[in-house]
Amino acid sequence: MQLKRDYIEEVYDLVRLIPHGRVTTYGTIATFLHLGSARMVGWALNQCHSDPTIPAHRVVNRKGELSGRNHFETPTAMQERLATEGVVVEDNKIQNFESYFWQPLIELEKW
DNA sequence: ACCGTGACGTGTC
DNA sequence: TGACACGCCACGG
Repeated sequence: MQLKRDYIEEVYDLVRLIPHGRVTTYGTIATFLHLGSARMVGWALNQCHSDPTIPAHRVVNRKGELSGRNHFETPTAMQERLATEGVVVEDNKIQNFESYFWQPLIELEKW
């Protein structure tokens, strides 16, 4: 169990592990890190202020919607980055979301 | 200490 | 399906 004050860095480190062209959700990250609330993931990412080492555009809500797009440099930056990686976004929602979805070995975590 | 505010998610109707 | 309430929890005022 990690110390709570370090959870922001844990979120950042995990987000950095998301492969190019893949995406995951706030809830998935919260569950994996035992944060207890997906809101904390969103809050943590809000603190990174477009840190170029954190691929925050690969984190979306459970429905595959770009709920964080307004927190990027421009409202379209998130979609543009995803498009660059081959992820198709339409009307602020990832198309064929399941095929891009990635999760950090959550089955092993149940051991 | 209390309260409002979220880049959220689940349950219910 | 979609809207809504509610639980969640850190933070700022």
